[in-house]
Amino acid sequence: MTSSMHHEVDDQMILISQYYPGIYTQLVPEQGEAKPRRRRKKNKGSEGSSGGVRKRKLSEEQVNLLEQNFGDEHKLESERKDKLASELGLDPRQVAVWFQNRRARWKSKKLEEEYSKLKTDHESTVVEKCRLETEVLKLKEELSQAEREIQLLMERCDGVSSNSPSSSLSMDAMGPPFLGEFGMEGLEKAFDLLENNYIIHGLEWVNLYDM
DNA sequence: ATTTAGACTGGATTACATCA
DNA sequence: GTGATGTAATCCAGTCTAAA
Repeated sequence: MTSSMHHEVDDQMILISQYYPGIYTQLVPEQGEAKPRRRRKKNKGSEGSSGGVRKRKLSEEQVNLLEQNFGDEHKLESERKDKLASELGLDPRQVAVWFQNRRARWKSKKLEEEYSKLKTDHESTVVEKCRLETEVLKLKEELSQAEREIQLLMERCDGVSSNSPSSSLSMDAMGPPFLGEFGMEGLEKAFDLLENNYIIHGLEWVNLYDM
């Protein structure tokens, strides 16, 4: 008897109020942390709660106070439970049950909220994906157009160079066509145009060609 | 008939008590 | 002092059910 009373004092010193900060999960003691000890009490003689008359509905006042307490802290430790119970004129067991149910319902509400938020996020991501796909199509079209223009310029260059003395040189010997002696300005312009498009849209060459 | 909220059950975990 | 075991308190998920 006396020893349990001593323990109660000890327990008060190690009691923590923030046992479960968020959604309740089965207790996982964190490493390196002083292990919070759960308050323990000896069986009190006057149990008799289950045998008594079942009060069904709690009064508005009772619920208000319970809600207020729940808002402060979702966890209900022994002292608070007993204090609340006597303030409300309820059995501590009822208070414990109320908190348990309240936590469960709070959790499911939270999950529902999270779900609908994720759903909304997902939907807007899908919309954004569509938008980006459309943009890619548009850019691809612009790319083909630019390539056609390049081709045209190169053909023109070809025509001009065939009249020049160096026309006997093969294309292979000249390396890549756009490095030929003619049309650099025009080609550069065309490539600038293309490149600017990519820079503007923040995309990579490889990606576009691969798509 | 449906929803809400109080109560219960069962399994798990933890802290503490007791005993060999 | 220490490990094994028992017990009480508490948690959660799931369920039941009276009352609105």
